[in-house]
Amino acid sequence: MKRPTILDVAARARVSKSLVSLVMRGAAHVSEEKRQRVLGVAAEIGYRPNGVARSLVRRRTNLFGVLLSDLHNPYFAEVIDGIQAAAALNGYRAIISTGDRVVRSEATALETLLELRTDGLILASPVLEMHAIIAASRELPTVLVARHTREASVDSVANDDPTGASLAVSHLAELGHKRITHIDGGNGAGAMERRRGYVRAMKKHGLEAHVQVVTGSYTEDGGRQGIDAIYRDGTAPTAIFAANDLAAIGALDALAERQVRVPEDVSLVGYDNTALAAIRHINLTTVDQPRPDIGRMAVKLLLERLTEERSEARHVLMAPSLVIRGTTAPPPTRNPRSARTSRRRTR
Amino acid sequence: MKRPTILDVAARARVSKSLVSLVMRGAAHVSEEKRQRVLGVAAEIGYRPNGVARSLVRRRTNLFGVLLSDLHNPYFAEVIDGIQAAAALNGYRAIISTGDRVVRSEATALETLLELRTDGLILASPVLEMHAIIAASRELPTVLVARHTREASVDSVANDDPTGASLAVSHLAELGHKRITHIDGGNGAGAMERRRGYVRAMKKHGLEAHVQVVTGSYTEDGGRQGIDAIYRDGTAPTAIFAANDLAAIGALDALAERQVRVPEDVSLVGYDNTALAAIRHINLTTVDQPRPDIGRMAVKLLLERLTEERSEARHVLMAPSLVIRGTTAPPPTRNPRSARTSRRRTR
DNA sequence: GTGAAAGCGCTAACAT
DNA sequence: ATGTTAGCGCTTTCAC
Repeated sequence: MKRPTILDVAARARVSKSLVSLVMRGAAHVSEEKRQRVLGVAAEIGYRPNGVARSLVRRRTNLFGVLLSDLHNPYFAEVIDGIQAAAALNGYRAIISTGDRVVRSEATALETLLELRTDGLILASPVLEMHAIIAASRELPTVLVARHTREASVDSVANDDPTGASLAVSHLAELGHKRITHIDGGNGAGAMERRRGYVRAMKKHGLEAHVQVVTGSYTEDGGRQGIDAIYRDGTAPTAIFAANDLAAIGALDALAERQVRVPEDVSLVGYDNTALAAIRHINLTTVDQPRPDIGRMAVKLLLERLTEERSEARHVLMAPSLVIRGTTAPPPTRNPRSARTSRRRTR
Repeated sequence: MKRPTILDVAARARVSKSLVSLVMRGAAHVSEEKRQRVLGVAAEIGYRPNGVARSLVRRRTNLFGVLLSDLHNPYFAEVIDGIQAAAALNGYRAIISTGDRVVRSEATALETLLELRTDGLILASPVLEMHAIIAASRELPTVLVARHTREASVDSVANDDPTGASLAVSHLAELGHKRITHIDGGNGAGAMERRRGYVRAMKKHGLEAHVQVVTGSYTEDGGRQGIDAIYRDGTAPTAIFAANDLAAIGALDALAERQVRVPEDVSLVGYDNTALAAIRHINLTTVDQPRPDIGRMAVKLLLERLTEERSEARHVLMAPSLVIRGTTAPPPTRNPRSARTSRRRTR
């Protein structure tokens, strides 16, 4: 099962290996005769150029390494759509690695990507420590996705989380809610910004007395834990702003378990507008991020560093927008359990 | 930004590059003094071994290439959990590539993996043509996941689709359903087996007169199209078996739009038991596959070829099982629209 | 225990 | 238009 090399092709086609190399890369000035001969032999013996050898001598792999925090979150699948499209358009391929939201495994995954000598690095919502990210950025162009930074060596693309959070809070406040609680994203990427945006927006609406943040995470479990914390503590809010859609779905689940109706008893807003939120049986009001655009922009930033030799950092913020669906409504009136109206879903 | 090489370390530590190589790989017989010196210098100048060069000389990358048909399907995220865990345990890393269920892009992705010289290939539900898969398997150990084959050069791991399909049909038949329609997975991996299993099970239950297969795909859209086809054609069934969970969710959506209630008016069964099915607001009855186990088995098969030099193909079938949730119930009685009982979800 | 030398399979000048 | 040569950065004998 030993693979043929360029030398095998050269010998058999009675040409030099340089010529084989030229032909395989589609060079212009090759006689039609030899081109055919080389191509014929290559096909015949099943020759395939060794990308490892090529990368070694060219000192570039034409690969972008993408480090994902969580393959289970559909948010990333949608960002990757944009990354792959933009990369392919420019002769690059993306290879994906994940760390399952664990610092240790992300570090290992990053290490692999670095040793593989990918030409650029896209870190999507990593939980990695900042110093590890900065270290990587000194070795190759690096862009941070959906996590904020002001570092001068690291580019970043994210949506404007504080604004997104305030979109959510304002929507709820305008519906008449006052006790709006935030289930946060813990130490997840952008969680701090969403938390701050929430607090700021609450103040703006004169609701500082009602600020309540409970600890969650960017997972379904995080949402469930948030609900547990909220209902353990006594006074329940009339609205909840969850850190992301996954957490919102976990919250939806935990609320259903407690027989709390959404949106009759409590309104719920998510973040990301993943495909999940749009499912009619979820029908979640949420904050939209332009996910494929974020992926495309990440690639663009990499290419700027690679080909235009830009050296100052760019920190791009994309505008979020609110998508109103069925999980938000005005707060319940005095006796909430009697308001058995308006189901949010068609059946 | 030029990276230091092994020679830079050697010069600075005043040793040969061979010694640096030994130290970096944690060799045993090296004096403590030089080991410290080498390690010190390496850390100091930020040396990181070049994996490309290493792979070239070792003629192995310690990488498994994973080709996914669709990153948006959570099924794969769960298979990958198993793949990554098993690979890491054996000193391999997985790199993921996708083709978005398009033959052309899958072929390109496969090409990349092959040129990268990954040590093994895991093809998860590819839509690739079989001859391309066989060609790949002649170059390196290849295992097909969730797609059946009898090829002697290609290993495979899948769940037993015909059995899974019959589990679904039997459950519905036992509830009293007769008009059970199948929304199939089109040309998707395993779709044919599920279709056959459905037909066979219908016959076994004496329901051959009610066999109806409409064309769908393994996506939400596929499910919606299936529903459109079913209700366009007149007599609606009392139960639907969708090709997978994603299609089932699309079907759920399309049914809701038509004001058809599930399970009161029609029962619905999915396939895969992805995380989606378990969400309380979906609460889908479905056929479970042991997803992480399938991933682990795929790696095991690769390792057998790699280290134990097995050469006969192994085709492993994992047992599916039925998970009964809230989308199945007995068929409606004579006047279905009056049966306003039993809601399947707590609110 | 350590170093010298020979490649791994390719590309990229540079010749011709 | 085609061949020759010199590496790319490492690992791996094989000496010492």
